[in-house]
Amino acid sequence: MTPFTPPGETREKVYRFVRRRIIEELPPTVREVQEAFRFRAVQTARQHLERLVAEGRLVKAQGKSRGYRLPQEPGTLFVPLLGRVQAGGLRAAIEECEGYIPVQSRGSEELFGLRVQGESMTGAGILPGDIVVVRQQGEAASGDIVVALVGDEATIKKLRLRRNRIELHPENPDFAPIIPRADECTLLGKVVEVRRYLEG
Amino acid sequence: MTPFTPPGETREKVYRFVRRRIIEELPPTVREVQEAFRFRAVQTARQHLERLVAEGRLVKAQGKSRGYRLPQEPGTLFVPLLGRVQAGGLRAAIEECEGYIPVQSRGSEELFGLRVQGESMTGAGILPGDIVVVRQQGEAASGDIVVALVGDEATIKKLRLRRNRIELHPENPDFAPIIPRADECTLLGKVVEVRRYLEG
DNA sequence: TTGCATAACAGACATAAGTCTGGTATACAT
DNA sequence: ATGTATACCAGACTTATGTCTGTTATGCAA
Repeated sequence: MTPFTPPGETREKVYRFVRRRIIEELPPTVREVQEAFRFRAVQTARQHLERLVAEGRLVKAQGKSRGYRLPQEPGTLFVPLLGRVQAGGLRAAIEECEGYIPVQSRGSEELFGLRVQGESMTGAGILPGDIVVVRQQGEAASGDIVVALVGDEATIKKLRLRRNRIELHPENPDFAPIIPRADECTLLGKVVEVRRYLEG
Repeated sequence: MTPFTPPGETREKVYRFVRRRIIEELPPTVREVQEAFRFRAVQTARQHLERLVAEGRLVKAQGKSRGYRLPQEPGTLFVPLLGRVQAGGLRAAIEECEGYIPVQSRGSEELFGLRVQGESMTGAGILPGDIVVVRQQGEAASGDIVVALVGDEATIKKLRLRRNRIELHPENPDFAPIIPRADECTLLGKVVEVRRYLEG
């Protein structure tokens, strides 16, 4: 009555099933695992799951529904994607973000995505429509590509530190550098990643 | 006893809470929403959630636990990041990939990441060291940016379809187009995303 | 053989979580 | 006032889901 299955074989399949489900949509319930493998007893599914937890391949939230998760999230963070940032500041823009994008990060950073407007940075391979991932920070080094709030709109430029002022340089000969007064310019952060979606 | 709240204000907060939970870990249960907002009745949370569903801002799986989802699944996938692809083909390269990167995708696609070498596509904003995300496909349209195996190394170029042959065009005046014979060129896929990491 | 492991099943119980009926309070329009 | 809308509460019912106890079968090693 009990068909013999090589030790660990089914468990491996269960692991893959659960892993896929967790990553792609939602952790399965015990009974969903049961059904997926046509076990006639819930306990069989539970046994495999608990074993996987014991082996450290899964972790679970005791008693909670769909409580099985992958051990340490592979350092993926979802950061808000902003359409534009205006004088109101970041806080408001993040509240009304367009959506979220996955980014690899250590998790302790404050990141956001920003859609690029204008051609002033094409020389650095940053085109209109691209998305830049920005780490929020109030200071940056000379040569960094930064996002700064100048006047009432955020802009992306290369930072140059001079004696007692800062300069924001485009990477496109058709545009002129911006040399703002200290009180009309706020550094929002540094660009740590550039993305371009060529479809959709 | 009933503190008055402006219409829609709480619902907006509930929406943000749920969205965040769905994206970052797990859809909340009705009671988790209740607790998060200190509602004294489950029904209050349910009311807001059902309203959000009616408005089309959420969708739900009737009766299932943690059944609330976002309308269009953001679906994150981890795809292998390849250092280079040589004549051996993709299969081998994927086996020996450098790591995995998170990509937003509907999940049914075969994707891989590839590190860019050379400056032949700088005009399209693709610089050396960038990572291109490639969807495996054996055909592509004229104008698409593609990855092709020409000779014994993969290359990234813009595809041009001519009468009875194909051409691979660089986006840099310093490089010349490649016009391969059909038997020495294999189309590996189409570039759907470009990424550049400016740190680490 | 015996003992012990894994794999699977049967049937229940306990709790988590979705759903429902009916109620109060505030605001706003007619 | 009357009606209607929203926001919220109380308490219950139902279903989904996690958990438990006990059982059978197979393979392996002492």
